[in-house]
Amino acid sequence: MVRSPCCAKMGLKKGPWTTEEDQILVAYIKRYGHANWRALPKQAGLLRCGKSCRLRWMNYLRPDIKRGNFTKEEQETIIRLHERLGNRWSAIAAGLPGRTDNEIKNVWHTHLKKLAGPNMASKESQRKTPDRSMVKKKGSLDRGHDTARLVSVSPEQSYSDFSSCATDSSTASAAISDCTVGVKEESCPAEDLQEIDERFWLETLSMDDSAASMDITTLEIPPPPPPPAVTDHFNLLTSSNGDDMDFWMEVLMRSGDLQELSQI
DNA sequence: AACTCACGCAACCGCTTCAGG
DNA sequence: CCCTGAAGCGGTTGCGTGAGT
Repeated sequence: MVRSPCCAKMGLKKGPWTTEEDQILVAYIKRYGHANWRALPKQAGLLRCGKSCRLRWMNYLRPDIKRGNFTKEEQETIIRLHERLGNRWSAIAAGLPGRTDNEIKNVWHTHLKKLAGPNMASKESQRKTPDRSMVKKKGSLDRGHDTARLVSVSPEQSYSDFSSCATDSSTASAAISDCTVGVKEESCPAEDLQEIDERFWLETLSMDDSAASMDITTLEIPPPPPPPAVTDHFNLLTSSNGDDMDFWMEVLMRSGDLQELSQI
């Protein structure tokens, strides 16, 4: 790749993640959540940019990610959704709990594109990514990730419950309305499309019942904690034991807080 | 055994959107 | 209203690995 780095900051590590880095990232998010991706790597003592951390978490480390081969049902779902939504991978991922947009994108390009048939090639080029300017005008709920933003995430929730808010039902339905606008079937009124799409969703996708019945408006979500300060790291170190202590000692050393602490 | 090639996955980059100042 | 920073998305690419020769 001859592109310039996304983060101008030099010294940041790139390339494949090590097990050690994974552990640090997981442990940090488990404890503090991921309210601020930009600040996260520094606070966790990782030599990565926030973007990289987010990607690693979203695509690989999230606890609810389903691993292994795609089932026939999943593949059929992807094909159906792609036919309807085009290359809107995050919207498609919303219909496949436990699967990431990146994974779906890869599977599509390597397997499903062929299975989907020769017509898909032309369809794909027609739809490709719908004009985002059309999507934009519909308001803040248009896009899946916008819905995700509505849910402020507490540490525990971010780890176990909401870490995959892009795959919950609320996001899924938001993604549908998004798609109805984004795909924009010639001159169909948006209201009609929405109705059709919701029915389509209920009929064609086997959604998890609990997820489907979840109402995010009733959830009590405490505000995310403030980022840990140097002293917080130290407190965690002193109040931890065993492996935890090793972990926080390492975090302190990596983030340079140890030297800073010695001056306090 | 050595080499080549194709495939699949993980990660990166640029762009877009949105929220807040 | 404009500007800026942060987050998220989709396209693209690099690299590891296994199959074939």
